[in-house]
Parts: sequence; C-alpha cells; structure tokens
Amino acid sequence: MSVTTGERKESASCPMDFILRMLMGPWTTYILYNLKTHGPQRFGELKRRVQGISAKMLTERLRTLEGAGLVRRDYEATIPPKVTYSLTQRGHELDEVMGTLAEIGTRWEAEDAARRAVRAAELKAAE
Amino acid sequence: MSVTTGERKESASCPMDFILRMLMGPWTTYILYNLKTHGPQRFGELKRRVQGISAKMLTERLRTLEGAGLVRRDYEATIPPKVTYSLTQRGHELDEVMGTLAEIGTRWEAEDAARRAVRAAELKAAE
DNA sequence: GCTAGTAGGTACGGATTCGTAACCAACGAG
DNA sequence: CTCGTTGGTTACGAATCCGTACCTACTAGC
Repeated sequence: MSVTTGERKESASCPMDFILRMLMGPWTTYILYNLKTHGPQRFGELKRRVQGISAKMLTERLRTLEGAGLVRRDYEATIPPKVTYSLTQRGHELDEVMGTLAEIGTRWEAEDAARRAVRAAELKAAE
Repeated sequence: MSVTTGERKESASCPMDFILRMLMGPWTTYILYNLKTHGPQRFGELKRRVQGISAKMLTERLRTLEGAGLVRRDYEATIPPKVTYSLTQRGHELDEVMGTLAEIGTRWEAEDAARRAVRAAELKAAE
C-alpha cells in the first residue's frame, strides 16, 4: 500500500481510508501532535522534537500534510531561510478525533497491561 | 514502518500510533466496516464482500485484528470447516471514532470536489 | 475420477518504502 | 578562506510489503 501517495488502485467508497492514509505514514501522528501541542514551529525545531526522524522523512511528511491541507508552510526567504509550519483549520478539525483515539489507545494499553499482570500473577500462583 | 506487526523500534509515548497501526494496514477499515454493518460473517462471505482482497491478506489482517482483540474468530471443526468472524466489544468501541472519521473524510472530499469545480469554472471563464 | 468449495498456509518476486549519507546554496563569523 | 547554519534534495540500498500462484485436507456432487 502506498501510505504516502494516497490511493493505490481504487479507494472506492471508503472515506476513512483516505483520512487514515493521511494520519498514518510513519511519523505523521508525532508531527501533528507536536504542531498541536507546541504550536507553529520551524523545520529544525520540529525535527529536534520528533526524535529520530530524518530530514528526508520530515520533509516528505510535511509536504504530504501540506498537500492535504492539514498543515501550512510559511517560507521567509531570509538568509538562512526560515520556514514555519503550523496546523491549518482543517488540521485542527482532527483535534477531537485524535484526542478520542489517544484516549482509547491509552485505555487499551492500560487494560492490556492489567490483563498481563493478572495472567502473570496466575502463573506465579500456579507454580 | 511495519503496519502489520506493530511497532518497529519504539512506539514510545504515542498511543495513537498503536491504534492507527491497527486501523491502517491496507484492507483493515473495509474489514471492520463490513463486520460492523453486516454483522458476524464467515471467511468466504467476508472475502467476497471486501472486493479484491486476497485470501492471504484477509487471513493476515484478521489474525492481526484478532491479536489486538478487535475481532473474534469462532471455529467449528465441521467438514467443511466453518469459521465465523465478528467484532468484539473492543471492536465496537471504535464505532464512534470510525463514524467521525468517515464523516470528516466525506466532508473533506466534498469540499475538495467543490473547490476543484470552482477552480475549473474560473479557468474556463478566464479563457 | 474430476471438479468445486471451505479455510487457509507457503514460496516467490516485483514494487514500494524508508533510512543513511552525501550534496547544495547563501551568507556571517572567525 | 574555511566552517557552520538553515532547509532542504538526491542517490543508493536494504528491508518490507503484498499480490500471484500453488499447496493442504476433506467431502459432496456428477
């Protein structure tokens, strides 16, 4: 599947698919999360915060997000150049869903951890 | 990124990432959507409905979803075997988010279409 | 005996992806 | 005159993904 370029053959009739393709792609959620919580940021700042991402990936993801209208790119042709990225209004429309997803994800992780703990305790008791 | 197997190195501190990895993976949304709207289904039924998917992919995705606790697999060792898949309670917890995502996706698609139409009209008027 | 259908598993291979490393342009500092 | 900074781009290569094709075991139907 092409996470980056959008549809592969036919995305036919699943609007979720389009939007999830956007949100997915390796670093996307980290980028959006950072732009949301820390506000507009310059390229280097963002790169430093999204630990481990390469300039190439960051550029590519930002271009994709920009193309989808989720992120705005402000370029100042100073020397050295200054490029600031920020969430667009459309980008902020995802705040709520992302919040919900994060909440569910967190809950599930906690539940899974609890379940593992119980199972471990049972195993120990069965010794 | 490994959509299928979950984290690659560190998913560190982004619960959205975990859950989106689940929802993503090529056919996942189609599968969940079908299980949600058409209820529990057998393997072949599902395969027929999720048009174009290969048995391999369907099996793999279902196993992943099962592993994440979103889908339940009921196996009856009749001849021929009968395997029914259904959403678990956890699977249904995503109903609302998926609905919201679908709504946003649909709206954006419509907005984009409208914008393209306007642009096309402008181009035509400028001839 | 041959085919179809059920629910997959396995092997291969082309395409895609993503990380690494190198490079670029302009300029200010030393 | 070289170095560092910013915001990238490009080339390469290894890893991964996912579709195709073929295999299983069993039975029913012709």
